[in-house]
This record gives sequence, C-alpha cells and structure tokens, in this order.
Amino acid sequence: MAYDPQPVERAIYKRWLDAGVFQPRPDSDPYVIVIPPPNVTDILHVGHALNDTIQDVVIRFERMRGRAAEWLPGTDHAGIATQNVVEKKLAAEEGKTRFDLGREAFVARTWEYVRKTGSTIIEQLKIIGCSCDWSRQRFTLDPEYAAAVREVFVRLWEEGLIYRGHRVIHWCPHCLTALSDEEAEHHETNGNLYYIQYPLADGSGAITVATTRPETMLGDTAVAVNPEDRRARAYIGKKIRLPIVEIEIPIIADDAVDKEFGTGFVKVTPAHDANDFEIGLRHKLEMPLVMSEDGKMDGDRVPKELRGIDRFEARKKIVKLLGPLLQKTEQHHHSVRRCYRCDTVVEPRLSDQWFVKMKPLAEPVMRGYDKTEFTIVPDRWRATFENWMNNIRDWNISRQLWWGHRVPVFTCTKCKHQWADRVDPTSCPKCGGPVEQDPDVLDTWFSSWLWPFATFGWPKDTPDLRRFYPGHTLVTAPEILFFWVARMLMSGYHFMGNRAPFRTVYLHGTVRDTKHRKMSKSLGNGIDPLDVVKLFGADALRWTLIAGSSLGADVILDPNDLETTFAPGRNFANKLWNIGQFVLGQLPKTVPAIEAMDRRRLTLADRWILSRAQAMIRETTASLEQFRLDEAAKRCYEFAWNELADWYVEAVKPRLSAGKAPEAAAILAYCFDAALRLLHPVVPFITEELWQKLPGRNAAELLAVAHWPGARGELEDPVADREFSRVRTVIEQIRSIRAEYRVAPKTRLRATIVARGNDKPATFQGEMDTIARLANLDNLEILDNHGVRQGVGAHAVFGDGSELVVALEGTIDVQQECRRLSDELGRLEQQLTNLATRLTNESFVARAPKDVVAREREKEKAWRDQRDVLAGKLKSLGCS
RNA sequence: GGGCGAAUAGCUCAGCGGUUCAGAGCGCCUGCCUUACACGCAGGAUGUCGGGGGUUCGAAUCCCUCUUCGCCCACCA
Repeated sequence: MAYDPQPVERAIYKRWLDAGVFQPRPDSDPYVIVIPPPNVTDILHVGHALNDTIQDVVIRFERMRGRAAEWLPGTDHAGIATQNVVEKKLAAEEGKTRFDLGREAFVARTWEYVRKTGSTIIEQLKIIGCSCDWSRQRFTLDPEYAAAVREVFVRLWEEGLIYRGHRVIHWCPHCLTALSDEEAEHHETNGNLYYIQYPLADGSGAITVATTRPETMLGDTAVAVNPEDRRARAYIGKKIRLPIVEIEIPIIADDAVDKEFGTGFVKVTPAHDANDFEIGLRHKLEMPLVMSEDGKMDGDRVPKELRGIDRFEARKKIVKLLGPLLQKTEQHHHSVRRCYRCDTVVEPRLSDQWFVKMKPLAEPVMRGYDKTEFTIVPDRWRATFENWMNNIRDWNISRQLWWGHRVPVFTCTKCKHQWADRVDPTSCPKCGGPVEQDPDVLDTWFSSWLWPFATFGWPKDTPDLRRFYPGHTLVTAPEILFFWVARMLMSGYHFMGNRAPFRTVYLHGTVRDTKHRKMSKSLGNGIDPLDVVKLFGADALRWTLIAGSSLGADVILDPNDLETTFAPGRNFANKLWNIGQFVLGQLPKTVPAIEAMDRRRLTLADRWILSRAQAMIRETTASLEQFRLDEAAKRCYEFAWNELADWYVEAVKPRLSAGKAPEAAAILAYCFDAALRLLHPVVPFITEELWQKLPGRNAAELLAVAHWPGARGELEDPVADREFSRVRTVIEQIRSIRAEYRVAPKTRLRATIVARGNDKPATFQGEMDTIARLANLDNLEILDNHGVRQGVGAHAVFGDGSELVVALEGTIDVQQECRRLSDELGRLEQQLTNLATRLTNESFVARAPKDVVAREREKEKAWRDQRDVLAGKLKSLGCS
C-alpha cells in the first residue's frame, strides 16, 4: 500500500499548531531566525520553497536540540511591487489610474487588497511545513513597525546621516519613481553607437561625438575632451552649434573622458547621465531636462515636433532629423540598466531625493566582519561583500510612490524651516506657520533593513527584543546580499549597540531549470511548489530541495518532468512508510528500553545496526551543524533504507515473529525512532506520523519537540562493523553467483564457508540462519582452515583469504568458472602490483603518514592470502 | 573592464585535509508479485573525473594555462 501524504500532512500540521510547538520554549536558550519576508502580494514559488525549507530544517533541528526556537515570519509591504499590482488591477477592472482615485483612496484600496490577499503566501508556507512562530507574525507596515521606521529616519536625520541630494538618479519611467543603484539592474544589450557630427560654431568644420543615446543630445550643454588628447586638445574653448536645438555650447576639457573610446569627443548631458552630471558640476554647466517623468521628450529645449514622443521613438526620429550629420552607426555591446520591478529601461534623471550617508554605517560592520562577529557561508562571498561595502555609495531612499512609509520630513510653508519628526506636527515649531509633509515614501528596504529588531518591538525595550536580539542565522539568496543583508548588518550595528543581527549568513543557491536559467514566470519555466505537494506531498518537495542542494550551490530542477524530479523524495517517503508498517506490525505494546537490554544476548546483526545508528547520529548532527543539509539528509536515507531496511530488518525477521527476542524489538524500535528523529527536520510530516505510532507514545508527545538523539559511545562497535560486513559479503557473493549461473531464484543451494585469518567461523555461525535465508540456502557448512573440503561448485574468495563454495554439481561449467576465477585473480594481481610498487618505494614508506602505510600493509597481506587461495583453486580445477 | 562559480556515468549531482575515491539518485539491462514496500527486491553495465602543462612517491582532488557555460560588480559615452 502506498503512502498517501495529503491527509496526513493536513492533520499533522494542525496538531503542531494546536500544541503550539512552534512558539519558543519559555525556559531555554533562544535560537532565532527571521524569515526573509516575502512580498505581501507574492504567491509561493519554488525559490521561496527552497529558502523556507532550509530555514525550517535549521530551526527544527535547533528546536529538537532543546533551544527556544524562534522563527519569526511575516511579509513585506513591497512598495513598488504592490503598488504596481494594485494599479494594474485598477486599470484592468475600472480603467482608472491611481491619479483618478487620489492618494488617500488609492492607499485605502491597496490596504484593502493587501488585507484580502496578504495571507496567501503565509498559508502556503504552512502547506510546505514551515514551523514559524505564527504568534509573532509581522508586516513591515504594522503600526509598531512604522514607528520603528520613523524612529530610525529621525535618528539618522539628527545624526546628519540623511540629506537632500540634487543629482542624477535612476528613474523608472514606468513606475514613476526614483530607484536606488541596487534596484537598477545591469542587462547586457546589443545596441548601436551613433557617430554624430556637431558643427563648429565658427563654421570652421565639425567634430564628431559617439553616443548610444542620440535622443539625449537635446540636453547637451557641452562637448568634453580629455586634456591629454593631442587631436582634440586644439578644440578646447571653441564652441559647437548643437544640431536640432540650434544653440551654441562649449567644448571643454575633463579628465573623465576616455581618449581611446569613440572619437575622443563626448557629448555632455548633465541632466540625463550620472557622469555628465559630474562633469556639469565641475564646469558649472546648465542642466536642462529634456524628458518628462514618463520618458517622453519634453522641456524648453525640445522642438515642438518632438515633444510628447517616447524616448525610444524620439531616438529614431532624431537620427532621421540629423540626416548627413549622422556619420555612421556601429553595433555596440553594452549594458543597460533596467528597473528590477518592471524591467523598463531606467532613465538617468536629475532630481532631488533623500539620501543616507552609508560610509559611517558600513565601517562598524566591516570591523565586525574582520573580527568574525558574523560569518557568511560559503566564504567565497567574502570578496563580493567586502568590495561592495568598502565602495559603498549613498543610498537613495525616497520613492515617488504612494504605498509605503511616508517620509517624515516637514517643511514650514512660511519660514521654510525643514525638519524630521517622530510625530506629525500641526504647526512650525519655529514660527508657528503651517507645515507640509514631504510627499514621497521610503524605499521598501528602508523598512526591511530593520527586520531583525523592529519585529521584536524596537525602539521599545521589550522582553522579546532582549531575548531574541541578536539572532543566529539568516538564510537567504545572494541576490539580496546588498539589498537586504548588508543593510540589516548596518542597521544592527548602528542601532543595536554595535551588535550584528545574526552570527551566520547562509547564502543558498538559486533554483534553475535544466538549461540553468532562473525559474521565472515570464520564461514559463517555473515549478509551482503546491503542484508538487498535491502530486507527491510536501515531504517529497522538501526532500528534493534539500538533498539536491549542496552548500550554496544552485539547484537544478526539470519543470518538464516533475515525476522524475521529485520521485526520490516520494519514493523515500513511501519507503519510510513501509518500514513503519513493518516495524509497527512487529513491535509488542511495550518495548524494553535500549539501556535495559541484556547485551550478552545480542547477535552480530544487533551489534552492527546499533553501531551504524551511532555513526548516523554523529555524522548527521555534524553535517547539520555545518549547514550541510544535503549530507545530513542523505546519511539518514542511507541508514534507513540501506542499513536498517535492507539488512537489519531482513536479518531480524524470524526472531521478531517468533517473539522470543525482546532485544530485537528494542533495537528495531530504537533504530527506527532514531532515524525518524534525525530525518524529522527534512521530512517532518511522515516522520511525525510514524513516530506517533511507536509503542509507548502518548498523544501529547510530538516529534517536533522531541529531543535530538545523542550518539552512545558504548554502542559503537568497530568489530561488529567489520564482521557483519563479512556476512554481507558472503550473502552478496552467493546471490551474485546465483545470477551468474542463472540458478532459479527458488532453487535452494548448498554452500560452504572456510573462514581464515581474522575471519572466525564463529562470526558466520552466529548468523548462519541469516545467511541461509537471505541467500536461499538449504545447507550451510562453516569450516575453519583445517577443514578444507573440495567440491564441485562456484568459488569466491574474500576477507583474509576466506573462501566461499557454492555447490553447483551438474550446473557448473568448469570453463566458465575458470574464466571467472582467473579474471578475479588477474584483478587481484594488478592491485597487488600497484600496492607493491608503492610499498617498495622508499620515499612512500618514508613520507606517507604511518597509518596510511600500515593500512597498505594490511591490505597487501589480505590480498596476498586471497590470491594464494584463488591460485590454488584454479589449479585444483585444472584450469589452464 | 574587474571578481566569483561551474565543467565527474545518458540526466541531476556528491567526492576537492593526496594514496579501495571513481560514488549516489534517476534512467538503462537481467531476473523476481521472496506475506512492509513493484513509489519495491536481487543481480548487472556505464565514466581517458572539460583540454594541456606542472608539483609530488602518488592528483577529480594542489598550482599554471586554455576552452565552454553561468553569476555578480563597474561612470568607456
């Protein structure tokens, strides 16, 4: 019967919620993760699923280790993104713009939308099993949160770290707002480089400028050359007559000009290019705007026939208008910045914006980083992070939007006094005149950068804040390292007593398709995590995401073949389910504790599986501590499937059904319990469901808050590890021989084991029944070195020269057997030769570590014994 | 123009303190409905570890270089 995850997952999640296990324990050390708040309008995509599953694995691990696990969830108001969504809806449904509604009504409308849909992603996080502390869910526009944002703004204002800047910023003509440098993304583009002649004003000729953006020539106020440029130097001080606009502008000298690029003459458009703006400042040039906010040509300088025309259309028109002045057009590969929200090509535009001085905020962070007060894993992000932080530029925080935290700057309309205020003033504190608030709102990230402490009540000194700041681990994608992580570090150091908001930043990879393209709606190559949950269950989704991503590496999934992509997780869940069906069916109502077991009654298999369980516990715990979630997941998988199910369960079946071996039941229960605990962070639903059914549980106990197992040194048993592996080898060899000689599965065979060297007959005698059953023998004889008996059969040599003979009178083909054995002998000889060259090499013996050499010697001895036995066998068979 | 990452079985990836390290899952081949599981069991096949140099007793594993992909940053218009 196959496992059906849906009903189980629903019921289990409800039990966790009802029991309140996601809220931190009151009495132990906190372990804090704050969620990267998804946009309030987001619906869950597979990138979220990866990010949140990783966090869930970490927090569940720490919760089981006894920590007061606080995973703080919430959503981000996402200024531009949300406003865009609502505007689009408004246009589609009512044919209106936000300006038709007016600011107040539009904001009200947006709130309404957010209240209705804002919990969508939160509900989806629950479906995939996220164990967030829902009692502390936050929204970046909550009133308390708004107070924190305002407090931060005012403090920075008071410290002189916020200023009004008049400069060229990135402007999105679609979103109609300024953007920060980070929000204007670089995109490589194939464009044109236009060579345009500007006639000299004195009629003595012309110079040629090269530009990718001819339309901005309307705003040119100079042409610049490098003062070192021999060719161009002669023109400095002359004037050119700007075509179309028909005004005279000077040719100036500026170091910023690259002599090598284009013609050496650069058109200078201070209002529409950040570099040109700098040049303009140095030379006190005029800075006329030639475009409106929505990217249409506009301004005093723009001829009537071009006004109102979109900038890209205008480019074509102007190129045409230039006629013969356009000398040539070259293909040009360059990068163009686009709005990270709507993908519109950003327009550099001169305007007034609020900026935060970042250097003073970045410096303490870098000092802390040097002192490893926090770390970024994987460490390879170090250079990227340091480079950005050390060259940090001021942050444009004002947005010309309506949805967001309003800039708390007020201006007296009478005396022009301007100040930032914690509460809305009614009149000017200086002259009593009427006041106006700045119309802009703050960059979304200006609120999310406070997430690790504003969520806990800052600026109030709350118990939560004292308990949960600083936090521990931040899990996110590298895409928002600058947007968010770096800024949280800065705000943390600055506002929270020089303390980093977390100790570890874990940067995981990106989910991509098989062509390594990022999954996105526009490409249509996405995977809907909820589809996966419906088809295979949340555990299967989680399994594939976790097992498939090693530290910081991208996760490649095939959106066209969900079945194959998520089969491993589904299959494993099913396997666990069936192990559970078997184990639960075998166990008596009460099972003795592992401590109470009479150890003298343990079989080799018992000792072996107990030893393997300890190894699993040790290794899994170590992997999780190092964020190697994939390793941890796979280690438990291997134990549960390959060690416990394939070998121990098979070995122990008859003892269990006979009911005469309480130890076997205890061990089975112990091992299964341990596996469920260790797997719980990765596949929480099925492990909880099965764990509930183990003997001795009461309904109040939940695996989600059960304790994490510790390895018991006394159960580690290297001797059992070695000896049981010999038993396994024997069984595997017999099966292999059976397949090779095409013996029907039902045919029972006879076999003889000759134990030699350290392989004692007792080892096999103790597991005789197991060997006979798993290899389907009706007779097994175990001899020591003195009892060698020749028989007609298939041979195998293993261990310390021990021997296996499977009786095959009648079916054996001597020729085939000779071939098989001599192949094996050849392989052994080759290995021995390799070993011998190493061991006779003086510098190897001298330089290699001692234990390595010792191991090689042991190997050599065992192989030599095997070889001798094999050679003897070949001889006795009369092989040539 | 800088910086970073990846290149290992048909596919997705582990392995990168050097000496059973050539692995896993999926796929493939051959048998099996062996009373927990066919989403399974058993037995198999498959790779000059991207190319080329180098260091070393020994290199997927370290160094150099080349090639191909991907990402990030950047004021050559």
